[in-house]
Amino acid sequence: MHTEVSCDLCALDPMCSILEYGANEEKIPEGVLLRCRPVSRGETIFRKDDPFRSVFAVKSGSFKTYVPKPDRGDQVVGFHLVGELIGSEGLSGELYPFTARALEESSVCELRLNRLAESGYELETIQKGIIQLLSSEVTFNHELISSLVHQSADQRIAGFLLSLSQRLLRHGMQQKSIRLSMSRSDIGSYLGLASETVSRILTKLQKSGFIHLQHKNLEILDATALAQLADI
Amino acid sequence: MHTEVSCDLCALDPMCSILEYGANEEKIPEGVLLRCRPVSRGETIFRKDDPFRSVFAVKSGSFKTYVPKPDRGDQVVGFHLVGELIGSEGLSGELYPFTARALEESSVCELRLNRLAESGYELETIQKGIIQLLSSEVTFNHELISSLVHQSADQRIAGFLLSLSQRLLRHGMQQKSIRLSMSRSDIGSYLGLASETVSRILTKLQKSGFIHLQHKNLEILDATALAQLADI
DNA sequence: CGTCTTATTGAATTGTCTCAACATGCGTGG
DNA sequence: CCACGCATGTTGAGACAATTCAATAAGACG
Repeated sequence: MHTEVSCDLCALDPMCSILEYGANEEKIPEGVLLRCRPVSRGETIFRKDDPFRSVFAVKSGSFKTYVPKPDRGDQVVGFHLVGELIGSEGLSGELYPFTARALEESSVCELRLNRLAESGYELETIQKGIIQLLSSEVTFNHELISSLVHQSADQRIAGFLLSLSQRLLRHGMQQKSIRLSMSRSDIGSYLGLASETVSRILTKLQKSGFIHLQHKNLEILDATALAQLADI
Repeated sequence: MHTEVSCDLCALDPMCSILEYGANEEKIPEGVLLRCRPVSRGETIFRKDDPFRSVFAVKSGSFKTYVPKPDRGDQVVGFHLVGELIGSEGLSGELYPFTARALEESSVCELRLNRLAESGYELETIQKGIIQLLSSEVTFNHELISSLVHQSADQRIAGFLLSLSQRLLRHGMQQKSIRLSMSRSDIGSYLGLASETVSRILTKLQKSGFIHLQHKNLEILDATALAQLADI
């Protein structure tokens, strides 16, 4: 098992704080917050069109979310690292709009939002938390859109690697070597590139001395150079 | 001045309904909902990094939202048609993340959310409306991301035209001929294409008999063919 | 240890961009 | 109201980036 994110650095923390989890554990109704369920590699925590129940926080490991496409390969819509949320998009509708699958041995906390509503908690407080979650989702997607569409393959990969590193850092996972748990095809699908292109560019970045890559272990050697690549 | 959207088909309607606007007009605090301000072509209703105050609904005409880029051309991030909202992305932060500019003679309703908070209205009810707005924003962006990145230029244009038509239809603007109020460059910037490519593909679609285009007047002749193009 | 999946690398093809010339429409001022 | 000038749109040719197809290499997993 990999390192867990500490609670105060987890994206679910605002909600947990609202629930005063920890301080007054007895106040939380039974079965609203489920802590640290292990999920094995390849397992799904929900599938597309399952009825929406919970928002999950990645406690350790990582996940991909994707829309299954029977004919062409699945379409990856996001990666979820340690400390990040999965499923907040389901808030908008009745159903999960995609499938979430563990990329490695992982563990999650589960917040059962449907139970929360009937739990006697102040609706106003809960809503404030939800607005918070949705807001950051909107912001993130917005940046993604305006960047992805206009960037070359090099820029997308550089930006992707930086974003991984920054997101891990934000949640306290500061490590020289990042584990690239997703496949080249997954990255390609997410960034709108062929998996061969991903491969080619990764080796190119390595030859340029910006990164060091061995198997699935990534080390960012020159973040400045990557940033320069991604921005222009 | 063009046709106005009727209130019950406007995206702001959920909020207006919550405020019981119309029924009990006197209940709404002064200056919270401003109705139908005219906006002339080229005018902005807010600019990037202005402090967030209001969400706007397009009552007539159309707008583009964009991030000004001094060096390269501005980056268009959205078009807002009759009946749609502008500025809900500002909810997530303190500032508007982009500029909103009228593409033609238009008019807007303005909902001053900051005043609303101090207005004595039940916070719970207001929050419910906000969650509604944010949710649909998230859903829309999500579909946009997963489609745009993987599509060819033809597909993007076809999808774009269909989306315009569907969005106008949704808000009661059913007309055989759609007014393409934005420039080819704007479309290109939004879809991540060169303006020349947009032009070329539009004439191609016309030669194929899928659309009829003259100046800025668009008529969709074969929506089925367009949809088939966009999906594959 | 062998098989099956995943990754890398090469060569040819396709699509989109860039640069450039030309056409058209629009708004302005005479 | 017309004519002019500038912005916007169209079209063509060459360059380049990314894809596809294909063959090989390397890991992962049972």
